[in-house]
Amino acid sequence: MTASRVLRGEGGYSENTRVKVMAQVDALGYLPNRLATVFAGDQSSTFIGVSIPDLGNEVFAQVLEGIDRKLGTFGYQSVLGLTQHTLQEEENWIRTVLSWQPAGLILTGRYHSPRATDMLRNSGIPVIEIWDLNSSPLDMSVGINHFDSGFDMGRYLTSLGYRNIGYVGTSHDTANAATERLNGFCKAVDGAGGEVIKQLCLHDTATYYPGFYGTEQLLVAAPAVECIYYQNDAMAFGGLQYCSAKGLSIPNDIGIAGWGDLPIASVMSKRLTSCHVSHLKLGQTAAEMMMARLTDEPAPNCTDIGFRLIPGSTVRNSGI
Amino acid sequence: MTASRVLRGEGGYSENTRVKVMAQVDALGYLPNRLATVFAGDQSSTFIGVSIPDLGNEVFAQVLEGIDRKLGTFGYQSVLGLTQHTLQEEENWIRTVLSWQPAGLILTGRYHSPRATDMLRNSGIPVIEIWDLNSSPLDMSVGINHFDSGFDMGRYLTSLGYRNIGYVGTSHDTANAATERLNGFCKAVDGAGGEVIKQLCLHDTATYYPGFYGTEQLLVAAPAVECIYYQNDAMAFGGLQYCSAKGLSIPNDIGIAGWGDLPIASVMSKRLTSCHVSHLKLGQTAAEMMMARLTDEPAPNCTDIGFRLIPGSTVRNSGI
DNA sequence: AGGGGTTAAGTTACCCGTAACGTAGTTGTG
DNA sequence: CACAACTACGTTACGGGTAACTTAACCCCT
Repeated sequence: MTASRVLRGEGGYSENTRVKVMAQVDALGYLPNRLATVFAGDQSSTFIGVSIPDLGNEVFAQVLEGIDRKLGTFGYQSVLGLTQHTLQEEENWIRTVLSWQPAGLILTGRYHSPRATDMLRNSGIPVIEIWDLNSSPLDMSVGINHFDSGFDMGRYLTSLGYRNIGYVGTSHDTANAATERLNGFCKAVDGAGGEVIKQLCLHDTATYYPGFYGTEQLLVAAPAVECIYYQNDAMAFGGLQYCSAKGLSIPNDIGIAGWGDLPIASVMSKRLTSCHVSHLKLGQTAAEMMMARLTDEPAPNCTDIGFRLIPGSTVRNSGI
Repeated sequence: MTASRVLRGEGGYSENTRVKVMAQVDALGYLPNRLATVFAGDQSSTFIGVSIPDLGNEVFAQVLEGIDRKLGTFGYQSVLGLTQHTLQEEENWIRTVLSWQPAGLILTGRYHSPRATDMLRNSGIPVIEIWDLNSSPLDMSVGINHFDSGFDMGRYLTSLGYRNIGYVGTSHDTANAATERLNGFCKAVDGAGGEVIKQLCLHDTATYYPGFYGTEQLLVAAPAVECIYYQNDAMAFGGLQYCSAKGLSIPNDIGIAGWGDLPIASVMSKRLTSCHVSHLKLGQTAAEMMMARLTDEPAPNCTDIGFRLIPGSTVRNSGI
């Protein structure tokens, strides 16, 4: 007991005792067992469960980096769960991770299975849903409005005169933010009298090569598209490479627009038309909101990270 | 106690009792507290601590994906630690994560602080050092021989007649695998009578933009380099874009070689000269070795994932 | 000298799941 | 029918840290 007091530095012991205890700690290589503390219910753990769809998609890797780095500065650890875009995986992971008594959970996406939702509500711990901004979250939410982001791009591209527009993305069982962007995009294009031809790569990761072959498939199916909107910049770059390889000039023969303003865009010769989102900041903000909640500081329960359309030069630069 | 037996399905109860217990479980939304089980010492936890330098570098994101996905299939969870390439961060993280009684640790790199090494040795749990192949690991090791991988590229480039060669990479406080590759590379180039001019971007992440500006700095300092070896493909792509922007033809005016065979290489118009390593498999193998050890199955304590030089077409294709 | 206050250190109980053991009640066998 | 063998379920104790409480020793003041 006295040793416990010394290690926690809470006072009530003499200097002489402190020295003796510390000497034993060093001699034995003693490391405290935090499980015991948490188990006894005296304090909550420093685990934060973090679910992420996949790390092959650079945007999620950045979000996770933002979360874990910020949690680390507060002495908290991420317990990772890669859900592979399925609600069942997420549910299984939630059940397991809750059994470890985490201090909180950060989940990607607003959609959860009914059982998952029940568990989350009953858990009694803070839950932050990131990525999709969610005006009526289970508990807290950080992200952007993906529908609006897609809508803005749709409005921008149609304002340049594009009407026959392609979309290349990936498709999973679960509705997700990319679907929301596509919905917003279609609404804007429809509203301007245009049409969106969709090419979805099933169950693939939203990265370079699916962008490449998705573009090939799209252009075979719909050779007349004037412009292609991609799920993200990595896919857009893959598509751009496909078009270049086929001798198509950008933006003269075909326009290219991505999403996310990923690092690769910083070195491309033409500024990629895209939508800037600070993925790192999104993750950091989620971690900060979690910490604020855990220390009972006032915190918003909903934070819009915002986005910014990047006109770029991979689309034509004025109407017609 | 009977409830515990039912939940574990270990037998010794009647069907009638089972039904009553399960009804209560559903009614109460009961979730077991695994902390108690582990704490009591009846079984080990299903945490595996995983330290990774950063996730901005795509190779590490892939390694982590391989680890976590494979661990997940065994019902284990990764507790993440981003060490930002510093031994002190790693040491702090090891101390914390060990206090959670993980079943094992997977660490990136073979270098650890003395205190970290002590803690690892005393922990009594399996420790796998990944990335750098380590013939005398603390416990187990999975990776490739980075020195050899750099050496092979050096030999290949000099075999093509290159002698005045640049290197662009990042630099951190800690010696790491990229340093090993560079050492191997320099040895091969020296051996062939060539010279390596190094351009290190301090404390930056090994991704596109540092490759771009590092190339600019290198070419200002040493305009005569005929060929540049990069820390990885992302940096190589950044450099390639810089060269293209400056009107340098590749490989006629300058040769480009990367490392890692990252996804972006799959869509580049010229096959990037690089070195293929299966990062995902590396992570999966580490997770499999960990699981084998935890279930007392026979497992090698050292696995070489191997690499394969990709000649590519971003370097000249024969001597002189 | 004796009572109240203070400090340092020790004791007890608790957290929850399960191993180990105990105990009814039932079934089977010679 | 007596006794062993088994089944179903109950009881106790334990793990490591700490809150809450107790005890011992000492100090100061009147």
